[in-house]
Amino acid sequence: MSPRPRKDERSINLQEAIKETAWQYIAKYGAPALSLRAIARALGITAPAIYNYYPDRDALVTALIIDAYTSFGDAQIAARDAFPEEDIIGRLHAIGHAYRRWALAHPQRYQLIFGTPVPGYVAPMKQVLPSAVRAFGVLVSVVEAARRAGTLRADSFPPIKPGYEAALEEWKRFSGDADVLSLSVALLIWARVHGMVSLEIAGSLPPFGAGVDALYEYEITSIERQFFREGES
Amino acid sequence: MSPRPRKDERSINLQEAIKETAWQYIAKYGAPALSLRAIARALGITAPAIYNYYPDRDALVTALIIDAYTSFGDAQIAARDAFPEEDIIGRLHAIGHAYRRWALAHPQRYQLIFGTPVPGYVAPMKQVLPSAVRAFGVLVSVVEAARRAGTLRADSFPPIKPGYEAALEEWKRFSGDADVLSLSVALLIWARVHGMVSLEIAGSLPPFGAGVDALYEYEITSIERQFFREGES
DNA sequence: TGTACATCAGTGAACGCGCGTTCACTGATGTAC
DNA sequence: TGTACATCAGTGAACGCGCGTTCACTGATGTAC
Repeated sequence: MSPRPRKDERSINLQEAIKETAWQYIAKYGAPALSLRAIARALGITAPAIYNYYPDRDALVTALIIDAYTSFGDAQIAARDAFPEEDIIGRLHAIGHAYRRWALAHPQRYQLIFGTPVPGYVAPMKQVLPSAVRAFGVLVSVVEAARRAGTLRADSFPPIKPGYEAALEEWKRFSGDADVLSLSVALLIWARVHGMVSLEIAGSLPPFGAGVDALYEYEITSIERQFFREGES
Repeated sequence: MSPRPRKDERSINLQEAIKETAWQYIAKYGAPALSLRAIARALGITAPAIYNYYPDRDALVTALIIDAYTSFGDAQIAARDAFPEEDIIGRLHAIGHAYRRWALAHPQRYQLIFGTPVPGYVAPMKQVLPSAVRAFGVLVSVVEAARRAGTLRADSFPPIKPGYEAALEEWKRFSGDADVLSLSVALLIWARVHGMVSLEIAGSLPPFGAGVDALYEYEITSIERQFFREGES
């Protein structure tokens, strides 16, 4: 009847240790080269032992992806909630910079989520989607708040054609009660932020050094000016 | 003294056939999974035969990357030159849309250039850089033309700090005689375009369908409005 | 507190696989006289 | 035109490697009486 604390403790530690080692491996050799045997070797363990914690390689990858989305979502939520609800510009600014900061701090996680997919692996949507939607929903929620407050500048935004409004509705199901317009604007903002950060992570940028900070700040501010009117705060 | 036409013909054909098959393989299984044996199998050839054309696997990957950049550059140049030199907005619009069109038409090439790098492979800069610079130089040249014509809106652009202007100078060497400011603006434009297209290619966009066209057109127009004054054309 | 039993995390050997690369070879293609 | 020779693209066997996964096992940990 009484639990067996020691065993459980050990198990959990090893389960976490496997993921940690996997991250290190991904950082060094890239996600596609992730190997159970290599992880086991690094942990001083035999490869079959991993099967006590993950039924196969794909399950481990799935767990890693969910972890990455969760970590990403945590960062987004923390950034948003550091500013009061009414300060929409402040919140937007914060999550924009949090996006880059998180990506630079965890390039492996970023690569696993946004990079080229691991060959031969397809993410099981049902497991991954909730954590992904939670993360992306932060931006959507702020844009939607602006729309409700009447400070969203959408006059020049391309009209949502009937055909694709229907398609968006499906995506809406996962994003709470945000308006389709908010989703579209959020998507475009996300694309801009993602564009800079992905180039920076991939090392495709010329050696700007600290100059990238200035460019990024400029881009975030451009987004705010283009899409948001000044609020009361 | 006379040449041996038949042999050379065959050789060249096989050399090209290897690359073509490699592209198909990359399209199906992703660049990291590229395998000489698989290519040979698909061609009805034994693997060692490939060594008559490429000294090793990395050499083949390098050749593929250069081909991709060349194809990309061709598309950019053709788009730009379809409009007269004075019509800067027209040229910008054209290369912006050409970028997306090329990426959608050749997702494998796009992925190989901009996606997660092939694990264990490092591109030899000396071989790859010229074709890469040729491609990116198209956008730079148009922005630089605007700057010279005095129609580049750079008032609100972040000032180039001394430290990173020096770093940029190094990159400038490859980009002809464009101004540092033009390089910075071109980089930001590139990041925006790349942001949308890379999300679309990776399938990360919600099912917008044809709506993506409208969003993309909107984004291109936003860029033009933000950075360029009306010229004479 | 002490003994007999059950659990189950981790082991080590083995499987079948595909990979990049090497090597000595063969046999058709092309050349020289 | 005909023969002897050189070239060299492609072959087939072999190497050593690392991989994911299976399987029967062992031995320490924890449980029940």
